[in-house]
Amino acid sequence: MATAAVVTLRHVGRGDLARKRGELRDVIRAAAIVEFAEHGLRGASTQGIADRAGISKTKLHYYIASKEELYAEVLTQITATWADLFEGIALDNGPEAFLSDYIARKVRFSLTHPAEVRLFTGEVMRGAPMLHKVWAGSREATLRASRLIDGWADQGLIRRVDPLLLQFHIWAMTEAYAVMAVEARFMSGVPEGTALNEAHISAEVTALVLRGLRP
Amino acid sequence: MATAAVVTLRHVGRGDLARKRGELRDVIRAAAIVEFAEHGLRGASTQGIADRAGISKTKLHYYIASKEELYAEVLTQITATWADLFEGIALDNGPEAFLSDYIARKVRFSLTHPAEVRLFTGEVMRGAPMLHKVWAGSREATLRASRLIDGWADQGLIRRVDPLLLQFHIWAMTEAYAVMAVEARFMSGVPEGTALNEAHISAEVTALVLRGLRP
Amino acid sequence: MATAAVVTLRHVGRGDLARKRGELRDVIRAAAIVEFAEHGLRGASTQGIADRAGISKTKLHYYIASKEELYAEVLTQITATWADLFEGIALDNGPEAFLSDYIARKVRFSLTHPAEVRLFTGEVMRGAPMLHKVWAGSREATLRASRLIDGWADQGLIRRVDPLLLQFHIWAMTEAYAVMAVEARFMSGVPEGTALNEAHISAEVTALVLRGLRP
Amino acid sequence: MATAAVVTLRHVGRGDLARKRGELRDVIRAAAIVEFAEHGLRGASTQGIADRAGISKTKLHYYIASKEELYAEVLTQITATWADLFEGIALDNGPEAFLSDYIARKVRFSLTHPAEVRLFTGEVMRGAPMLHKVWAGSREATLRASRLIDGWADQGLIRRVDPLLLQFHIWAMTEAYAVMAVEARFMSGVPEGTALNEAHISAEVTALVLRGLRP
DNA sequence: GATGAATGAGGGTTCATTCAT
DNA sequence: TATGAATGAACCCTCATTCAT
Repeated sequence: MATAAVVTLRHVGRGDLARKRGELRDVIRAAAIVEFAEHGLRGASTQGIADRAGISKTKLHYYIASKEELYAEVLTQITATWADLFEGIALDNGPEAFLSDYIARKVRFSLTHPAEVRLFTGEVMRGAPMLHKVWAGSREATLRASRLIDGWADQGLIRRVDPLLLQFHIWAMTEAYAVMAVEARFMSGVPEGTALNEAHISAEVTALVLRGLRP
Repeated sequence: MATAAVVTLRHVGRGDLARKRGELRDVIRAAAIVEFAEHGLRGASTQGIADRAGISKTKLHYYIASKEELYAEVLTQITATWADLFEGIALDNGPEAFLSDYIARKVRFSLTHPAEVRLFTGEVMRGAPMLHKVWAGSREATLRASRLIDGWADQGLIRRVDPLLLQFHIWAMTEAYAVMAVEARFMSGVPEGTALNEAHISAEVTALVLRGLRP
Repeated sequence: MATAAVVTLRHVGRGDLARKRGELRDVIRAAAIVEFAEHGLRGASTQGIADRAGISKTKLHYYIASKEELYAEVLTQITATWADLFEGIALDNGPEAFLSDYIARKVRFSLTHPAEVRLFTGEVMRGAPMLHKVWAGSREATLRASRLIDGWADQGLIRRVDPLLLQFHIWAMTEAYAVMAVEARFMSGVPEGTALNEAHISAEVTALVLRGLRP
Repeated sequence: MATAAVVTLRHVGRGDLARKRGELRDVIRAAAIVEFAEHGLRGASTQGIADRAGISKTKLHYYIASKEELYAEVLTQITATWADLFEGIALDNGPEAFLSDYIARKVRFSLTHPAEVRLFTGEVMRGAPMLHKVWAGSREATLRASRLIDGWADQGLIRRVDPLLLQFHIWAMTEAYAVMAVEARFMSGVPEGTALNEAHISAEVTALVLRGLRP
């Protein structure tokens, strides 16, 4: 159904073997993300991953320990990328600056890395059996953000809201453009090859949130 | 077929055969929804469905034609239930009445039928291979809603927004309480057996949306 | 592939139950012959037989003891019909009269009862595991015919031949018009609905045999 | 592919891998021919084929794509072998030379490759669902042979006959020694291990045909 | 390091038959 | 007599993984 995009190495050059090996693992990871995103852990097949990576199934199994281990690895990687996403974001210029930036980054990530977002969403839908290990740190960050939001309310910069639910809502809206991309495209008539309008989406979400938070 | 929400076997009693057969199909459908929601079409196993339904795999296959057909059936059923959800909602009392009601219904459905919502979300994530047949009608309704929203803006009842994106955002936020229920529970410390606070969630989402739409 | 011709009772009338039951068995036998002829004992399905008989699989199994037993029954029946075929044939008017008649009867039977002939041929191809019980009598008749043929040679009416092989050859040629009917039709351009030309076939086979036997 | 008659594994020895693989496919093909000949496409089981080949069912499925594909392959192979059978036969030494040779070759093939002949016959009995693709060329050859026979009649070398039916009759008689081998053995008292008398059979068929064609 | 061959477990599904009414 | 429901065995085939070179 979906065209199996073969992920190829840009070019290998005269690099040393170790690096070559590392790059092949990158290719495999990229292929795995797409396959896992589309079919989940159980529905994904190592054959499918191998095909997308452009290698044989035997070769794939030479590079990975097992399907589960590969899944865990890409999941961890996605979680790390997720955290990196907010590197350097300004926390102390008030809610407007922060939320505009935060939402824009999330929307951009959803539009540029839909498979990662879908894979993550799928894992959570399944009950997040592998994520509980990773979530400890994530929870920290979430609570920190909650305190930030409460602080804004204390200062009268925004109205008082449930800070946790606010975060859920922002996540939901922005991630929807990865999770529900097909539906969004279908309903809005944007064909499959064409990108969704990132600026427009960011603006609409930001407006809804910022105005929705006015005291 | 359209109205029947998914039910678990209430009681078999001294029922007549026809009803018994119908009820077993209901049990199977309920089991299938959970299995499909957790693993997708490809990852779901008929053995898993049979186990959840408490019957043998052979018996399951006596009641269904194939895994695909069962999947299509529950998907169609969910779509129909979805549409029925908004039966009798008041369209002409202005945005506040409508949106409050609409959001409340969506939140309630997500909290009471999380598996259905997850199954639907999974299907869309996978590219909606089976949904395109059903979406024609759904698109109609979406466009109708868009005109309603635009009308409110014309009357100055709300500010001008992209009506399609507004709908996506409401869907995203409300469905998140099914899709991301585990994450929500984990982050907010609500244990797995306990229900999420429906009234609170409805109020928060409604407030964000209504205030976010103020002219 | 082949159109499953449903074998229906001519009409049941106000007959007593026993007769009705007997007639249903006839219908089943007829259906079984077609199914067994097309797929052999192992490849035939009771569902296929039931479909061809126009009854449910359960009902079929109510009337038969097992697939094997039904197979044995129709096989026995065919063998009996086979023997009846030569009732009243004149043995003492010389080879020409006898062989003309014999060949004509065999050709006619092949053209009017191809399924029976195919079923029999299939059984023999398989090694005739069920036929050995029936063949004792058949062998008697074959040996009797051999003596008849040898007698003609003794009288100088025909040249001396291996009488057993002569019988094989006649069987092979005449039965081919049932066994290989599709090939015959294809090669000669006769479409599937149209009957093969019985008189022509009989004449050609008879001529070959009678002339081939001239002293 | 065309010339290779079915072989049983002669000896594996210290052979290279490619040849080993090729030989295993040969073993599988030989096993498949026997199983298909005995039970037809539907009645044949991959377990049965695997057993006859002396390998596990899983291993069998590693070497074949599907039961259907294997059936098609052996059928094609048989058809090709069939055609090769008449390589180098002399067409221009008159009917006697040609037919003697032709019949002898057919009889020999039936006696040495009975399973192949039975498989082919079974396919035709079942309506030849897979053969129609291959028969186009076969028909050509048949028509060519018909013209040859007509030519002999034109020259007065044989009497005028239906050339197509003559071919059917020769096929029928010669192939009968594969199709009906069990019956032939039973009736003539030749036990199962012993070979039928090829020279005698060839002579009897040839005599019947040549004399039967005398002007 | 790399790869064709192999495999035990399990996948979905059909089968002839029996059960229960 | 008749029939829906049920079932254990078997069906063809794929799976993730390991073996052997």
